[in-house]
Amino acid sequence: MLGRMTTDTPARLLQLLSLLQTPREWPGGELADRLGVSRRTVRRDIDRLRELGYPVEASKGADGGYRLVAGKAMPPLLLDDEEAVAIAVGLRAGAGHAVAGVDEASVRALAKLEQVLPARLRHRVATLQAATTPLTMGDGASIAPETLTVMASAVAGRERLRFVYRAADGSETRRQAEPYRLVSTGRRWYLVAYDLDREDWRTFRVDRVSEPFATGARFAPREMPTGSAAEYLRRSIQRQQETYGFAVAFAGTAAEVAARLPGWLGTPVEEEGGGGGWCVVRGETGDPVEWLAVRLVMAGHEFVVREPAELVACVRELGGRLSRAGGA
Amino acid sequence: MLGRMTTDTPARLLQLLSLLQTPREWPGGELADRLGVSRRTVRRDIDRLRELGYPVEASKGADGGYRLVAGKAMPPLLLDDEEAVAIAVGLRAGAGHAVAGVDEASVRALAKLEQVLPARLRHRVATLQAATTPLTMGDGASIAPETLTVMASAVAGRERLRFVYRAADGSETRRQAEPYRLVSTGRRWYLVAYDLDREDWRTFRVDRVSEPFATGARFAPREMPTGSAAEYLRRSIQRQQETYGFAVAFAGTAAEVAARLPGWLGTPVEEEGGGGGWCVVRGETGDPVEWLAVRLVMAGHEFVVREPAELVACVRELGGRLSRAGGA
DNA sequence: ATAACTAGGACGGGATCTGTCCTAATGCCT
DNA sequence: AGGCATTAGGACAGATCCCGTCCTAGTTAT
Repeated sequence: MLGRMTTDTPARLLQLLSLLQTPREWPGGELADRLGVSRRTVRRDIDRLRELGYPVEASKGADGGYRLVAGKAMPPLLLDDEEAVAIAVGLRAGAGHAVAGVDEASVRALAKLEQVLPARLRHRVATLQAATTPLTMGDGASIAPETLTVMASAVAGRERLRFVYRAADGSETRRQAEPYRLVSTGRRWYLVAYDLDREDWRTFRVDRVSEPFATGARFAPREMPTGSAAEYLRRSIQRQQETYGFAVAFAGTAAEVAARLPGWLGTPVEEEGGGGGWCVVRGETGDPVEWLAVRLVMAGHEFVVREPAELVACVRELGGRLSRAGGA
Repeated sequence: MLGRMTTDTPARLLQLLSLLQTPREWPGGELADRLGVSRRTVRRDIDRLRELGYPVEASKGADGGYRLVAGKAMPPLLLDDEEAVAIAVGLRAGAGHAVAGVDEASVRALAKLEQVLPARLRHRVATLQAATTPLTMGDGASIAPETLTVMASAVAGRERLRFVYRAADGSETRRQAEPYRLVSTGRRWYLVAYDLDREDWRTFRVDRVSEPFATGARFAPREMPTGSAAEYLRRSIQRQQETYGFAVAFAGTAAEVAARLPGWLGTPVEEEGGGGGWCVVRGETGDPVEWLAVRLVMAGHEFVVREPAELVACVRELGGRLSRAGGA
């Protein structure tokens, strides 16, 4: 009877969870060794994890073992340093141009992760981030991930926010606001907040915000003005959003083209009564036209832009530049 | 004295950790309420977390509170459903074309996450993944994230792997192998494994692998052949890798061009004694030339490709296609 | 100054945890 | 078919730990 070792139960459970998250099978004996407890205790711990809702699967028989499988709820993720860095970099890279719907959660996750990311890993993230900078947009309206995470934290923590806002005419003003929600539509981000100086609700374009920081001050949430908050958000943002429709004809059958086209762009439809082997893709987007043009040309099919005029102009310009680059 | 509530200590600690990961401050009283224990116990729990290495910071004074800050080690990440989905989607999007160094960890993290991702979230990930498919490569050498995660799990779990391999000439063969390591260089992924049929070590290009699955069978790791494993890997992959050098002249000063060019492409240098306002970028990459061409044209400066010939041809082709798309 | 919070010591009773037995059932390998 | 290693779980006793209830001290914003 050697008595209990120094490590206490909760720590051991966490360690066990960490071990089980490695994608392999762990025999009870090995776990007992690693955790420094008896085999019986390991069985009890595993029972406990199961009761907590983390489904541990066991294979019986010789070289059986335990392994954590998918269950009803997300168990706590136990990441090593490199994995944490990889996730941070991945999320930051995607923060600017993700899909509608994921991106808010993505920013929340990033904020959560960066809140607890050890200092020694931060510079690694920053370095890699710099190396992986994606192609900058035509209008340079890129958003620093830091800006988003600071804002997300402020929203979640109900803290007042100070920042500099650059209006459409280029003039900059200092603002102080109570951030209410961070939303993204297409590729644009908006902060809905109560502007304390203007004493009214405002919607800010995040790409025009700089130097945001959360003052420690907490605030009690206000009522949104016009009835439903969701409705207000929708209208408030729609007013600011600049989307445009486009129509492009591709050479090829609808099936051929669809196979090479990113799904979110739109679905190609065969042109009625048109000349054989052409189909048309119509859609709407808020992306810069350069971005769209690149997507279209990478599909590998001949195509003709029908609208808008801006896209036609952009396609011509890029085409000319590329042709000249080829020394034609 | 109401006695102890039903929840046991480890569960409570996990719940506490989860609450503290919300980016806000929690007063002790509120935590006590939520956890259903006395305030004193909350203090003790927080002490415990600190001893475990998770630094909980406390603000004293009125409306102070607790909050989890960055410490020495990564605490377990407690994600809600949406955050988990966002991370999965982000990592999968980045899996194909991440930066050297991060990507292996990135795949490990993805494998870890998908191992425990609740079933009801999986289809959401798949749906979003389909929507966010990036521009497909010219040569179609894209890799399904599933392939990578299956392989990563097999490597970590020392499980045998079966898959179909498409050789360079297009012929397909079934393989059975003991996966040793998954490495990525530039944008290419390689699986280093012991081929059980050929009875020798092989390096497989992952983009030529299909239908991989891990048979349950475990194997004992073999010795790598030529001395240092790292050395073998390096040479084995170098043999397969096809990189090429490129040289591109840009109109503009080095500073101007550098500002618009992704950093990993290379650093522009002013041409000696050349005509004013041109600079040259030289680099080496394994990317498909289409990808490179897009990066170059998005920089927004006039440019001329000097080498390689493939890039010149590609630039001409894309330029022609775009010009025709503009109806020129 | 007052209020509200964190920080932590002392104490006792009850719950809990652990190791050591034990038996049963399952699957793999020879 | 038989043997072996594994998971699964009951019973028990003793040491340990945990929790709530007191208490005091220190800090900060109002």
